[in-house]
Amino acid sequence: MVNPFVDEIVLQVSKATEMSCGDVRALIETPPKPEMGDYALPCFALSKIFRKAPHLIAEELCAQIAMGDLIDEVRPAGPYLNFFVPKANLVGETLSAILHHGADYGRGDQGVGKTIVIDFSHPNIAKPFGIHHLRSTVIGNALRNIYRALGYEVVGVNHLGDWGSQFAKLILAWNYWGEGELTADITIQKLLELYVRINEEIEDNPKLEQEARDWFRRLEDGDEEAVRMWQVCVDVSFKEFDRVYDMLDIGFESIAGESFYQNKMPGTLDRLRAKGLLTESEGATIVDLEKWDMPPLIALRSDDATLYGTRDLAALEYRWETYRFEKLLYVVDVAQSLYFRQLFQVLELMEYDWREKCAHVQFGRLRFKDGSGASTRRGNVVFLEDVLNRAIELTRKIIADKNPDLPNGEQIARDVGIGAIIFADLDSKRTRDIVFDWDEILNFNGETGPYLQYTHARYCSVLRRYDGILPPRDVDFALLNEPEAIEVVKCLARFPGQIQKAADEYEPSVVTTLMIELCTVANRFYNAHQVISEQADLTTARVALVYAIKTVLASGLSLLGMKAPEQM
RNA sequence: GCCCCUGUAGCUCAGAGGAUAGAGUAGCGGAUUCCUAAUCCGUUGGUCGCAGGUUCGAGUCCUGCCAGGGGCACCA
Repeated sequence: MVNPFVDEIVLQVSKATEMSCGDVRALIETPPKPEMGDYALPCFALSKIFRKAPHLIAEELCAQIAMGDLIDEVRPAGPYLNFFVPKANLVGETLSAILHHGADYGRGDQGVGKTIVIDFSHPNIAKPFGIHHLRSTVIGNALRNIYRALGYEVVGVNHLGDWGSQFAKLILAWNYWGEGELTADITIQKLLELYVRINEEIEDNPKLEQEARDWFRRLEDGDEEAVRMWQVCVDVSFKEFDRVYDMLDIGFESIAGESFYQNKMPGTLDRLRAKGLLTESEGATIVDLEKWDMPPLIALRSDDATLYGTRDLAALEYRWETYRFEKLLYVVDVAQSLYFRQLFQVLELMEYDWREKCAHVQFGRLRFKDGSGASTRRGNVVFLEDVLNRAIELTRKIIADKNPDLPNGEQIARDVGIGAIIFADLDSKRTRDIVFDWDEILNFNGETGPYLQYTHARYCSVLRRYDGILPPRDVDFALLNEPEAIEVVKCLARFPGQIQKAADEYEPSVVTTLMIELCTVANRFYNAHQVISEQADLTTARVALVYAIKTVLASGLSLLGMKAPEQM
């Protein structure tokens, strides 16, 4: 989306300085305070070209700028040249665009005809859906929504951890301690207990490690008993995962776990061999990466069983053949960054020119307040479902307290409680580690998910009182001339650009941050001015602003994967 | 030992190489005859981890160091 005001400034400055429009545009910035101006041109860089002090350039340039519909004042301020745009035009341009496009405001079409594959969530079968799986799930989902808003076809892939030696360990554990046949009525908690116990046992008795490996070998060879027990684990896990995905309202275009690639690995191994990349080392079959200062990628264990790297390579090839993606994003925590460098290096060695389209979108790890990390192996895990339920429970109490007659209160408690959890995760930049703290995640005041939803609901309430939630007509935008209203409009105008930035940086928090800013200025406006009043024209104009705020908030919330209840 | 991520207010975090480093939270003090107080306003609170360097200008870029987290061959 273009900004006509900046275009005009760029054009005029470019003419006066004989610099290219692109160069000028790169210099334009926003002053730190609104009273300084709407846009600014710092003249430091120009002082080199003209061999003159910046403040002199600002003054001289000032005299050459022509006023018009898009610029109504220019003021030199030391080394800066500050531009003021006619507020009525700024307000009119922005609000009519939002009123006209509605939910499509901020969307783009740059991605039309292009596909982006996002690999996210990927919980492990036979383990509970822990709080540590939340990050990949909500970041991946938000990125999917953001890319979709830009016109891309997005394929969300759930690459479930449904193959590997953890099943062998479970089978082993069941054979030691289980009673009778393993059947689908076993709970995920029970499976977790078995998994923790067998891991402890293996630490004390390394001989069991070999037994577990033998079981995995049997599983890969299609051993009937092993496959049957594996299937039970898968079924039990799916029940668990579906419940959590339902709560989060997140689905996938493709659920293809590691087991899906079982029959595709031989082809991958053939191609690796054909390229001369496979070598033997310590009994295992590896791709040597010493030249790049990395440990080798192990393609086959010394007992010829496969590893996750083999499955990921098969998945990469399959995804390229299937989707011809513009980008393939792996939303996986930072601990695996070396692994992804290895994986992508192997793609390069295989001379796949689409290697550059693959990226590891890494995020920081979740830690607990006492300093411990989440470790499923040791049973140190907080269940995501418990976190969601506690947030919902708290929301129920708040609703009972503040708004006991709220229709559909139970659904809203879920929307708000779960939204709070999603927001807490998307709030800070993804590369930071997150410290999990019950007090903090259940605090709904200040910069939180409920704050966004509350603001949205509050404005819906205003609109309902006016004339239903509809865009008003025949608006005189010039009446919106208070500084609080202008600040809101400026914030609304930034929405399209921030969606783009979020996509470019794989960073949903760009959207989160803008939403918070929008609520801050919107609530400030709300507090300072009565929307519905005796003055009909002014009311219509303010309702238009409220409608625009509500529209952009709803869009932003939906990008983040949060619900936007109209009452709460 | 090597590599990656992170160090900004008591705590949680924003900060397009630019103007006096900002929010929330916690503390203190205020605002509801009015559309939702899950809100708003005021106030207290800073050697931007440390030291160099590049630049007219560094929280932002580069180098080194320190601290926290993570990773470094048959787990995923």
